[in-house]
Amino acid sequence: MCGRYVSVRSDDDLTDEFDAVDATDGLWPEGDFNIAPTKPVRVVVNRPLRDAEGNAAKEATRQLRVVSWGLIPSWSRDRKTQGRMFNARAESVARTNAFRKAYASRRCLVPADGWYEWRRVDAADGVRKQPMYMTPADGHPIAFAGLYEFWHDPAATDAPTVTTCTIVTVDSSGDLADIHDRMPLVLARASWERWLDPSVADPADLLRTWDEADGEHLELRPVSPLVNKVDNNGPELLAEAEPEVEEQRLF
DNA sequence: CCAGACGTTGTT
DNA sequence: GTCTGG
DNA sequence: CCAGACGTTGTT
DNA sequence: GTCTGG
Repeated sequence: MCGRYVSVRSDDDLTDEFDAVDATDGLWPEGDFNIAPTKPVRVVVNRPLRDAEGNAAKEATRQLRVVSWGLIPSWSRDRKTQGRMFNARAESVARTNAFRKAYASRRCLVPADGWYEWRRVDAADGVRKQPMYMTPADGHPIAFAGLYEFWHDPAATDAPTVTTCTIVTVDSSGDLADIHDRMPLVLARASWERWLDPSVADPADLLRTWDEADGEHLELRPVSPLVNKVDNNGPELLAEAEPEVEEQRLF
């Protein structure tokens, strides 16, 4: 799955990489080595720009924007469910009430430098979790398939509209499957445009498991359990660490 | 018809 | 055990 | 995702 | 908003 990731590239790097205009509005001043659900994240959306009077342009434009991680459906009465909507299963995203509309018309890319998974390890004193970091070997940013949604708090009539997002997950494949059974849907560069195309209602062909052959090679490494605490943040979280727990031998 | 859920993960 | 907060 | 709380009354 | 269950 994907419940914690890294995004440390500058806004300029991402607008170059994704051919997008910068609409972050100064809301993303720092990189984040420990992004958790409900925190601000940067996404690339493809929708018409609006002028100062709120008039929408005719053509859609790719925009780098800051939204909140954890999708709140437009009909939610409160935002408490946000913490549980940070992933959407590829297998059901086209049908479920919570995601169907966003999937049909509000898909986005979620740029990342890598992500964390916790590998469960049987140890002498019970089940332990070893944090692992996954990152593309070539150093380019990757793009998770995401969905975004607008929400307005019905209990606060003068509150501004909140934009939230979720990351689509698939069954793990390759080496990733040894770490965890689910992983984010990492879109190959060649798929970015179609995923973002608002005129496409159901890009079902892109909802596939990760195939290393058509994307970047991923490096996997154990990292320190410092990452467990959301308050910890910095490049030291990415450093390779001795596994805390040796895998128990089967015999 | 109205009421209540609407999600994912992990674990068993 | 289960929910909330980050 | 993991960490940390999880309750009430009264008083300040 | 829209679907399912009763």
